[in-house]
Amino acid sequence: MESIDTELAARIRHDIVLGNYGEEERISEARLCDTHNVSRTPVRLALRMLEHEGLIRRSEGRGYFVNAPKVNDVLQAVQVRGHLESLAARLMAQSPGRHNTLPILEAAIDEIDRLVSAGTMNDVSIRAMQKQNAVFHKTILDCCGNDFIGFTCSRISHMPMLEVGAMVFDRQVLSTKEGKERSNFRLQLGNSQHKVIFEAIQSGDVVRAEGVMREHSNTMVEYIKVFEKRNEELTIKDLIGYSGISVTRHERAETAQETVI
Amino acid sequence: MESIDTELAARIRHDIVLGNYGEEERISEARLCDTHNVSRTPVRLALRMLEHEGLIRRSEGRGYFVNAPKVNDVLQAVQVRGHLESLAARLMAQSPGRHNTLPILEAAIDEIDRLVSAGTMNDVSIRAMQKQNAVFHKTILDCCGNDFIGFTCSRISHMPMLEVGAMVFDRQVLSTKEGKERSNFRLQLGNSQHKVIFEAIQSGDVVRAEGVMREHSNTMVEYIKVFEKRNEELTIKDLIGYSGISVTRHERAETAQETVI
DNA sequence: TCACCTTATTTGGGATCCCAAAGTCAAGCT
DNA sequence: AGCTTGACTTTGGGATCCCAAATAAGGTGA
Repeated sequence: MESIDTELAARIRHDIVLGNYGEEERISEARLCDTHNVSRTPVRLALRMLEHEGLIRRSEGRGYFVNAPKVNDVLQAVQVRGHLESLAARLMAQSPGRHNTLPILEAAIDEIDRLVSAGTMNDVSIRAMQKQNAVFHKTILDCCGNDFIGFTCSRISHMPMLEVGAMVFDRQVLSTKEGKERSNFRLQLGNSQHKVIFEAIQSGDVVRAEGVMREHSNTMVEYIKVFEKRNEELTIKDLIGYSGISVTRHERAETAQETVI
Repeated sequence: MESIDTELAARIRHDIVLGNYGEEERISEARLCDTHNVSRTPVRLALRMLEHEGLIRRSEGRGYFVNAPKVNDVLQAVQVRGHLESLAARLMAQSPGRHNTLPILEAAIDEIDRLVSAGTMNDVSIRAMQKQNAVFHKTILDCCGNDFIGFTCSRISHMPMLEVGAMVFDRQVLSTKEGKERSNFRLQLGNSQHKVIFEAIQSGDVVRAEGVMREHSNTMVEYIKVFEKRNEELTIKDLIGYSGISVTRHERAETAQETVI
């Protein structure tokens, strides 16, 4: 378990993203102290953290104000993350030592293929796919030769759907049979992009690796935009972000909690 | 003036980057307290900030350790920043409202041209050029339509040479007449890239805008690599980062301090 | 009645205190 | 002599206290 302030920051962040605080609401240290039963020290550390992330802003002399992110912010962030991933793909495609890690990518692709073919779009299988998806994307970030890319990505993933390898679903879409089929198709399409990326990296086709990865990331942007078009007042709350880190090299037990947001 | 912890963080950061702490050195709260004559509260806030930036790491239960950045880290960061800027250039090139801000870019280009033509490579003129350079780059970030790009860039500029629009020089190169001429030529070349970027954005040539901006950023990478080749054990200390923010829309007085690092 | 000044209260920043955990050193036992 | 175990010390996390600044409210004078 992390220290109190980290966990506290996560809770407040969760509340802000979920919209429990209302736009522009004032947020006071004292309030947080007694709602979460902690002292002011960890509260201040947590608030500093959130300020750094842009989720709250500290007014010159007087208190903190919520800066609730909108769907558009998520879109922008996903675009940035995708662009960084495309750089990673390009660098990995021109890295001489890439062949050692290619099997990891291949295994992830195969596993997703297997899960998609099964067609059981339940929570367990989706989480399994998400895990493999995260493996695929994280591996590219880790093995591209520029550690700063992964570092930057980790700094900007304040929300579950911004984590590398996260998958986003509409909250309602998974409840209907037709929606499940559509989602399944989407995943199938995504994995075929994975295959192209894999081949481009393997053969050292830097341009293609970068381009397809960009397109791959753009898919999520387009997907969310479709929601936006269908539902005028879409909020972040309406999206389900399947995230959950895993496969750290410390081999810690899978902390893939459900981050429904 | 910012609050104490921010300023304290800047000082510690400065020390770390300058190499005053030695690789892997332990760093204690108490020590910092009496060397900087402050209490532990701001020290802890500052250390948290630096930990977040990756300049120190917090060992599980025991103290902080310095994570001094190497030249290679700077190279990686510059590459990331450049890649983000290339995205911004592309987005701006396809933004319909870009024509309103084009004059700003043009003015910056002209001013740099004027300064380069004068050929006086003294501290004042270099700083003036740096300022216009920052204007150019910041304008693109601000007007590309994706605010998250600029946000991300601001989050990763822990060091002076990582700030948007910063210019880097070798510490010795500016001391000789021949070095000054070479630097002047480099700036001239850079500004001609500015012109190409400007024209690409103006005409809506998204591919060219992105490509040239990437190349433009890559110039700094190559420049530093030349140093590295010439001087085997190059440290960050050997680089001069001309930075200094300005032109915020709050129109605060130019805080362009010399950040020789 | 309105404006301005004064006072009281809210709020955040900084300092100090306390405590638990981990590292260190030394002494005693095998 | 080497290993183990105990106490001591160092260090960081959390809680509480104090203070300055700013806002808000109330009262007084024009």
